[in-house]
Amino acid sequence: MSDISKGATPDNSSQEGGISSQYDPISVEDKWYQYWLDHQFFHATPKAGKESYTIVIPPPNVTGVLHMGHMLNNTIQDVLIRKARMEGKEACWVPGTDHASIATEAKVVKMLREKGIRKSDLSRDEFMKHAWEWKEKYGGIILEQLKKLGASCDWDRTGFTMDPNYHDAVIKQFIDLYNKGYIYRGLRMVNWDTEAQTTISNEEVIYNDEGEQAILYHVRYQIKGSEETLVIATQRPETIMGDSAVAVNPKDERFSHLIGQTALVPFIGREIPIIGDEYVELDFSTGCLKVTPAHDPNDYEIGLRHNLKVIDTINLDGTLNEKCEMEKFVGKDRFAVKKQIVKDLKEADLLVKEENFVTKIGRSERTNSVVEPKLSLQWFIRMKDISKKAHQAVMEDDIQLFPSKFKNTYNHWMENVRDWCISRQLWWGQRIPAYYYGDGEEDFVVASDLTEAVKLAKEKTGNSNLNEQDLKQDDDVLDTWASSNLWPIATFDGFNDACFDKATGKIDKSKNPELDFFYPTQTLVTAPEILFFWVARMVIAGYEYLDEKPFENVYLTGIVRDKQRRKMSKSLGNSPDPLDLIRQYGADGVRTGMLFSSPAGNDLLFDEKLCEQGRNFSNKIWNAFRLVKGWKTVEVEQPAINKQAIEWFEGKYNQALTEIEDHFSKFRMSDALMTVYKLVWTDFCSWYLEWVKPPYGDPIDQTTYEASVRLFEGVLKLLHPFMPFITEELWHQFKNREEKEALIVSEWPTAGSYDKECLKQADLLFETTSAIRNVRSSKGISPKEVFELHTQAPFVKEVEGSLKKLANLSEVHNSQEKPANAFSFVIGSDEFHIPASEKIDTEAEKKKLQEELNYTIGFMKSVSKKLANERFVNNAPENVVATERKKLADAEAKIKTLEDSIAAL
RNA sequence: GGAGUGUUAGCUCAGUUGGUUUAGAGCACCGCCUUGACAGGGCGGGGGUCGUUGGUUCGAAUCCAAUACACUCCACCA
Repeated sequence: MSDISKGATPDNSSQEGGISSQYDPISVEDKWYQYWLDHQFFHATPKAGKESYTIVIPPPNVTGVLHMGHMLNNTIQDVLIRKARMEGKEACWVPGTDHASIATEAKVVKMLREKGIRKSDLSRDEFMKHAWEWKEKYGGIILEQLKKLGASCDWDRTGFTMDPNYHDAVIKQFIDLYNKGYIYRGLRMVNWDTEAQTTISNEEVIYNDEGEQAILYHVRYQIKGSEETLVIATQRPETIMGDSAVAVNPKDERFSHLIGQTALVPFIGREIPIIGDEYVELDFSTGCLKVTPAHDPNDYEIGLRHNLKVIDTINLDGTLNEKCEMEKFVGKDRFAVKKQIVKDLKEADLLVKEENFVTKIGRSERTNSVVEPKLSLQWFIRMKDISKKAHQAVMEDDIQLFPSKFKNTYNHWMENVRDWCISRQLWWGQRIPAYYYGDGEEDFVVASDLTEAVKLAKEKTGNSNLNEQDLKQDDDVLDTWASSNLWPIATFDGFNDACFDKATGKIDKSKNPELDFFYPTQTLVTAPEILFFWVARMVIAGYEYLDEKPFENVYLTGIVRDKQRRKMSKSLGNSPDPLDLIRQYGADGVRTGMLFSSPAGNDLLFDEKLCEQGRNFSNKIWNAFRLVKGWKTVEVEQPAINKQAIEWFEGKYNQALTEIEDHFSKFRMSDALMTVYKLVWTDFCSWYLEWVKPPYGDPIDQTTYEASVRLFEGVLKLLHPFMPFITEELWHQFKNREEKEALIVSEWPTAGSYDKECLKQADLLFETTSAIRNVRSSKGISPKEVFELHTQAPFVKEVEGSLKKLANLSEVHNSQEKPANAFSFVIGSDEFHIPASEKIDTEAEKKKLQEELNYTIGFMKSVSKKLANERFVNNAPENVVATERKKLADAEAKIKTLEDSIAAL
């Protein structure tokens, strides 16, 4: 065998005196990643007649850094894409990043603040300049990190949701949906983040699970023209000045007489009606509810029903305004006012009671400030109609979710889908293409640019004197998800002028070769948390613009948690640094570590030990390679036992591959990996290699050597999607190969048939081997001590040579006589005896056999009980009864054998 | 409050339309082995009345019901 150190391109490292007994990933990984890049193996292009397999990456935040969730998610995608590539498909994995408007803007604002610059001192353009600089500097770090993991993305396609053509697509979508009537502008109660000064979606409001301690203030209101008072309960006394009514349940006999009367708002004495509304619960607290339409979503609804005034007393920054009619509060923060007004109420003897109360306060995911419900003019998408096909597609399994339990969740959301507020009061993002020419509610046009807007405004108003100065573009940008929803389409430039028809609002795929070839994509791998945020909205866009689903399968990964089931997070500091892990265990080790414990849809309880297991696996493979590579060959006839071993492993391989394919088809990645793991470790290393391994220093016959390399290569193929680096390395260490023969683009094997009898026979061989090893182990006999074996088991004749080698036997006697002073065991109904060199402990042997006998008798009894049951024999299917009869016969035979063995002792 | 999912070995999970031994795997654990590929290893071993209680059935980890616990999603009471 040639010097392994000059094996393949690129140069392979070696140590003096041979190959290191430990696999060193560091020296291998960068080299192969660069090799793959250099040879364009990740790059995909439309190819006539070839099947495509496309995955679009869930674009991470552009300024994000790699965390464990990304590691899991992207490992899975890479496994899928590498397998598809080997299967001969045009495998295209589109990478990219999301501009993530709120998160990124927050980071930029923070960075500016550290430099002493306030956002409010900057113009929009100036701010954007800073933001872009920031993006250029820090953006995409995460993509570089993914390369360390081995991600085989088509980097030529790297996208960004604010790329010019992507931006263009988003704007086209907005205009189109507006023209189709799906987008409207309306006054709505939104979640207002007073700190970030923006609306946030319901999904971005976080409620603490345990709730938060709050106080429920019982406040007395005077009734006009009466001595009577009523007591309302509120958490938010600072909103009293915005009250428009007091509501009671009309069925509430305590208060129904008050309906129609007038109450007076404390301090300011404003008159408000007392109304009856079913919304008020009879048995909650005082039964009287103050209605403040401007500051509570439910109150707003009540207000609509009763035509109440909306008195908005709180400014955008959370301070009170002059509408509260109390000068001393104007300009003061809502929380300061709350404190003061409680004090005032107490002094005025209007505070009846303070009750401790656990409530769930909504806080902003980004700023953690208490969300203020606020009425405001916002842009919305009407969801009901536009989402119909998307709903149907999943319910009818046209798009399959893995695991399927998420179908329920999806259904529930779709059935209760609510209009989606898409405007955000931020600068970083796609600015809403609406242009205002007046203060009226309808005084605007929606247009792709200012010139177009002027044109439309002229048409709409009939005023031909309007010019660019008369128009002012909306200050808000779009919710990030309103752009990332186009990800599978826009990354293939699906909205370019050639294929997107503005008049019909449809995309003609046939006019865009890229989209035509790669869309719909095959599999989306993402977190269940964003099933609605993102997945559902991509499906909606897919049907809206292409009348076609965006992907066939959605694989939902679990959340990565620590051993204590806590979610991994920066703030808890319980998340390891992924790159650190890769340095320590190798990318292959980390990848397999992640997948070992990641059954579909279940959370992954991450433990560094898993990476260790992955690393150990790499090492195992490495050492198997060292063994095979170290063999010297000789031209002699192939021994029969080697032939047997090869035939067996070929069968085992096909069996495993069949299983692996089944697992993949169900997205059971963990199970697929485990099957490969066992095939490699147990079957290939522990059995096959030991089976054919020549004695130390002896050469191996050429035929077996070649077969072993071939089998090893077959194993490397199955391993490659999971462990791309070590497999590519070994692939080239075995042979010099041209670039087109690289493992990454080698042909994925097809499962052939296998002889079940052959596998069964080998199982008996292994069982016997284990039993013999057990004799040595339990008797404290060295594994090196050679045994003789006496047995009449029929299968032994077929595998005698193999058994002798695996179990270290000198002789196998097929004689009827039982040797005296021997260790005995029974497999099936066959006896095995090993003559002992020293006097054996007969009692101990008897005891051992007796235990097995007891077990078998117990088993036999349960079977015969079943068979004695007439109803079982009559009702159970024939084959089941036959199986039971066979079990009984086998057990009886075994019992007899055991009894004989015991008697012989 | 509504909906959903789960509960099998110390841990993480398989167990495919009820019937291949009296329930499996990986890891962890225990014992022995400085074995000529690998101590990041080898060989061997122990470990579960399948959450609980009823029911259906000749037969239940598997189907049904109730119950307990855990988790997830949605909505949310001043």
